[in-house]
Parts: sequence; C-alpha cells; structure tokens
Amino acid sequence: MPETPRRADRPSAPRYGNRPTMKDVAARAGVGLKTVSRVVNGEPGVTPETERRVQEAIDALGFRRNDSARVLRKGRTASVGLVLEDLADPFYGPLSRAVEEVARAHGALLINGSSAEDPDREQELALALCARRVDGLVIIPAGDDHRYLEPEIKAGVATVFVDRPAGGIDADCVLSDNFGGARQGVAHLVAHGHRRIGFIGDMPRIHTASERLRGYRTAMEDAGIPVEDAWMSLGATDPARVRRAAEEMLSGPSPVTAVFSGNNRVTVTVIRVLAEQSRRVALVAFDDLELADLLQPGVTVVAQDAAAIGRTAADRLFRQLDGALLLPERIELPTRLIARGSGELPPAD
Amino acid sequence: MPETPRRADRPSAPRYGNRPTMKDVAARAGVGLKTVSRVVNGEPGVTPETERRVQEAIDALGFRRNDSARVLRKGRTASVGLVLEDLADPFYGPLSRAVEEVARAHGALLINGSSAEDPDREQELALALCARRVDGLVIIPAGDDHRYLEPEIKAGVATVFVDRPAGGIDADCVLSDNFGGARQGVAHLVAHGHRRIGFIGDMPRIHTASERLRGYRTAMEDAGIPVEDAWMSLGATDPARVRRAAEEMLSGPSPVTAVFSGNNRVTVTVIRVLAEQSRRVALVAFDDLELADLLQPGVTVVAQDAAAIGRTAADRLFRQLDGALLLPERIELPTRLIARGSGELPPAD
DNA sequence: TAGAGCCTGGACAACGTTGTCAGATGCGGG
DNA sequence: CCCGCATCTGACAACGTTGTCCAGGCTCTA
Repeated sequence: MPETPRRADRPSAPRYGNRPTMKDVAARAGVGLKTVSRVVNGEPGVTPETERRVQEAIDALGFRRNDSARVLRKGRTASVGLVLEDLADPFYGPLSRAVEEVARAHGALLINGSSAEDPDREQELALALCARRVDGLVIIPAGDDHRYLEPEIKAGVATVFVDRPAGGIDADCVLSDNFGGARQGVAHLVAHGHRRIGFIGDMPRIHTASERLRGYRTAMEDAGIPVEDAWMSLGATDPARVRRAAEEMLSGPSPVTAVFSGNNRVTVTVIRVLAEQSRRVALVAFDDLELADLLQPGVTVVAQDAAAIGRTAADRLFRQLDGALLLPERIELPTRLIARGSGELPPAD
Repeated sequence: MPETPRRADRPSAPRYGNRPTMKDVAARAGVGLKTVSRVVNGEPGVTPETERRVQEAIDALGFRRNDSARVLRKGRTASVGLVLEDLADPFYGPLSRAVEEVARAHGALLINGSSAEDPDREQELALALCARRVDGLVIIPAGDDHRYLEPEIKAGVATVFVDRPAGGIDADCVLSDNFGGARQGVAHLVAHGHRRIGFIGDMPRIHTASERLRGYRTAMEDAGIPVEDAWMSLGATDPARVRRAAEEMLSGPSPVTAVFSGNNRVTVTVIRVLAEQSRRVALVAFDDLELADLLQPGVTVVAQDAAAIGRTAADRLFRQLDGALLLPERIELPTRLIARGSGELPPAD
C-alpha cells in the first residue's frame, strides 16, 4: 500500500479537505520549500527549468496558496471591510460597487456586511472585520458612538465613515451636502410659489435626517415663512408611518401644497399617497429613483451620487493605507437638483 | 528608558501596527498563553479570579484575537464568498442581503465581489476567494465553463450556483423558472388578444436569456402563432441597443402590438420607448421594478424573488458544509405574474 | 588554474493561534 | 499525615507561509 493518506495519524491537524501545501509541491518537484514559494510569487532567482518542474507539480496537485498563512506572515490582508445599512437599499448597491472597484484596483478584496441599522450589530460587524485584520474599514454608521474603534484605529486600521459622521472619534468622513441639498430643494418649491411645505424624514437621531431637516428649516426661514409643527414629521421609514404622516399634513387646518421627502424609502410611499389625492401636490425628493422620470409627473429630486461617494471614501481609505499621514477630514460632495415636473407644480389650494 | 517598542529589532516581524498578542496579554496578566486563549474563547476550566485578571489585561491592551492565525490553526474560516455580476443591479442587492443573513445565522462572514459579467474576472475572483480559504462559494456565473473549480470542490469548498447553472461540472444550482415564467408571461399577452408579440432579451449565451426566449417560443407555439425573426432581439442590454431593437419591431412590416421584455435592464429602456409611441403597446416584463405599479399604466411583470433565491442557495451551501453528503441538485423557484395594467392592454393595430 | 564574485536553491525561524498533554495545586478520605 | 483524585494551568508543537541567510556551483578574470 504505497499511498496512505497524508497526516492521517497526526493529532490536531486541520483539514482544509487535505489540501496540498507548498511542502507537498516541493517534494513532488524535488526542490526546496522556498523555491516553490518563489515560483508561486513570481520572485526572481529560479531557473526556467526549475520553474517548469514546480509549475507542473502545482498543476498536478491542484495546489493553491493558503492566503491565511500568507497573511499571518506578512501582516497585510489586502482586504477592506464595508459595513453598510442594508444592501437591499438601492442607494448602497452602487456605493458598494464603487468601493469594490477601487479596492480591486489596489489588489484588495472587499468584505461586507449589513448592520440593519442596529448600532450593536454595526459594532459587532466592525470588530469582527478587525479580528480578520482587514487593512481598512468603510463604515456607514448606524450608531452614533464609535469610540469602540479607537484601539483599532490606533493599531493601524484605516477608517473612513460614509454618509454620516463618526461619533466620539475624529475620523475621515465623506458626506453628501445634505443641508445644502435640502435647502435647495425646498427653495425650489418656494420659487414655484409654495408656502405651506411639508417635510417627511427619517428618524432624527440619524445625521442625514437632521441635516436635511435643518436645510428645510433654513430654506423656509430664508423665505420668511413660519413653519408649523404639523408640517414636519420625522420617524421610521416604514410605509404605514409615512402614509399617516403624509395624510395628516395634507388634511390639517393649514394643509401643505407641497412635500419635501427626506429619503428614497419615504419617497416611494409619499408618491403613492400623493397619487391618491384629488388636488395636485408638488413633490421634491431627496435621493434619485430609477424610473423617476417615467412617472406622471416625473419626480423632481435632489440626487446624490452614490458611486462618487463610494469612490471618494475608498480613495481616501487607500490614501491612508499608502502611509500618507493625513489629518482626519470631512469631505462633502455636492448634490444635484433634477427638475422633472413634480417639483414645478404650482400650489393648488 | 523602560518602554522600548516591541519587536523593534527583530528581522522580519509583520506589523499589524504593533498589535498586542495573546502572549502580551499573558505576560501582563501573569498567566500562561493557553489560559488567555481559554478566556478569549470562553472555554471552561478557568477560575473566575484568573479570568478577571486576563480580561483586565485584554481591555488594558486593547487586544483582539487575530483570526488569520486562528483560521490557520483551525482550518475553517467561517466565511463564505459571493461572486455576482454587479451589485449596482437592483436584483442582486436583496439576493446578497439574503445570503448574508443566512451566513450570519451560521456565524459566518460574507465576502463578495463583482465579476462585471466578465468570465475571466469571475474566475479570478472565485479563485482568490478559495485562496482565502472561504468555506463555501455562491456564484452567479458570468462564464460557462467552471471546470477551474474542480480541484477546489474536491478539496472541500462548498459551492452553489445561482441564477444560471454551472458549466462543465456537476454542482448545486438555484434558478428561477425562467422558461415557465416567460411562457406564462407571453401566454398572458396572447390571452389578451395579442398575436404579434416581440421579445427583447439579453445575450443568448446567458442561460436566463435563452431560457426565457425558449419560454416565449413555446408560448407562441402553444398558441399556434408563427414567430417572425424580426420580433426577436437578443443582445447587450445597453439602452442604445435595446432602443434600436424596440423601435425596429414596432415599425416593421408586421409591427408588434405587445412586447415581452427579458430582464429589468431591458425593461427600463423599453418603457421609455413605448411611452413615446402614439399607439398603446402592451408590455410584460421579466423581473419586478420598484415603482412599477405607479407608472401609467402599471407594468405587468413576471417577478422573481431574489431574496428567496439567495436564501435557498445559502441554505443549501451550509447544508453542504454541515456535512450532509448531498448529490448535486437543481432547484427551480417559481415566478409570479403580477398584472398591473400594461400587460392587459388590448392590441392596437 | 586559482580566486573573486554572482547566481540559484534550501534550511530554518517566525508570524499568532489552538490542541495535546503533563505538571501543579488543593482537597478529602483512609 | 499521606495518598489519590479532581481541577486548573502552562509548555510545546503545529498550522502553511515568507524573510533571512548561507552553501554550493558556476562564470569570468588575472
């Protein structure tokens, strides 16, 4: 019986399904361990003939380098982590994709996970990624206290926050101009003659929501319009809550003639509610939607460029990794108002 | 000078930004290495007092276990890889999210990457994930030859293909009933009186595209309608190509009165073109779209459940990993026809 | 032809963790 | 008072790779 299984009797050998190692390749090719390593990594100093023999052994055994071991030795994993809210949200797909492209250009893999907007889960995920020794982290915060990352950052994990700033620590962040975008969007409605304008947004503890609300307030103030409490509604983005909020501000004692929607999940419900109204209510929405131009009327939006945000954040991340000792910076990307009809409707009292 | 940097003069020490190791924790707590390991992993056999001392040292040093080393020792990485086409495609967000949820339930992380529909890139990615020793792979094939995965599968990497079957190897796959869904969708148009029905789909080398085309042909045959070549167009999904295809079949010698759209990227362009026509053209589309119900008319679709597909695939993956030696299986998930108006328009000749 | 220098290849240790196993400690019973 | 047993702790090797360093063979020059 010449072929006994490798490592069959050793005590605590891991399994990996009994994968061949460099040692096996070396034995088969009749060369030293390090020579195999040299071939695998394309290092110089190997005769073509030797290289051929090694390559042959690699192919024959189906060898593939174990990157875990490599990482352990080298100290860099060539992977970055992305913690986002929910990949099912259309805003994050392009963002994630953009981060991935940049990572790929730097030879890194992307590991990502969703926090489901749960701060604990965000922390759990981020720390799990740190335990994997990702080189860097891009985080879309769910919570507002990120001091738990301090030791990691000190230990050299590059970190960039996206969409919302970090809480409790000083770190890079890349944001849209939420305040400016909302202000511009509301001003657009004002310019078309509206004075009673509603705002429906996400939960106020979320930075983007409060910034957009601030933009709304400022735009109203700029126009000299006193805001009534009944016109503003912040809370969960589930359809039931949003529907209720919209219906209330449309039917109160001083009903709104226009609505500013604070994010894309809110928008889809608002559109439904507005479609049911007898009078035409104007709408400007934060975040673009696919098909927004095909609706009747087309939806006027304040668009953020998710891909650009992702790209910017990832660039910044790798800039940190390339060793430039940068001071934490807050980068704000501009938004773009796209008029499509719904935001240009005149007030219908 | 009592505090010299650790490992400062050693030759080839990795950096990890000089992170503390279990050894450091052990030294500080005045215990043995293994005891720290025991505490970190919650293994029994440690006095509360000892545990307290160790925990204190861990907190003081900001220690976090290095999972790379752990993986190396244990042989399981508790991570699975997902290779998909393009995260920016709204179909893949929920799918990815579903896979992640299942992975999370099994204590595993998800690493994902996009192939950008490039077979080479798919292979590169899948093999890179294997080198990371992911425990399993979920692959949405871009290419149609997957023999490169044979050694990996043999070595124990669990593998499930999604959306399209594997090429050249026998492996699990989870698909929508593309044929049946398309057939039903087209039959729906026939039932509403259409006989000249067009089909616009993705490139024919893509399995879903050819299956859906087959469904179209079969439905037409079922109805006894001879299909004209000018009614079918397969190719890239970029707007220019689709627009040309749609306009041609709408203006030929026997113009279609209804269109069946083969996927969501095609659909958005088709909707635009149809909206420009003077006569009403019916439409049934494969894949649901957000807001499809708010368009005028609402878009009738054959919907696939991306989340269910992802969940099914991931379940299957972990079933493989749990050691059940399963025969490769092909799982087909049903589609659902959702009538919203566009598919119920009568023919307008 | 001898010596210097270069090039290739291989032995060895180290990365940080966990499994094994044996040693230390404390306690109760004979 | 000592032995045996149970409990807790730590030394050590191993996981698969890469960096260092040295040995041996070769070429080229003097």
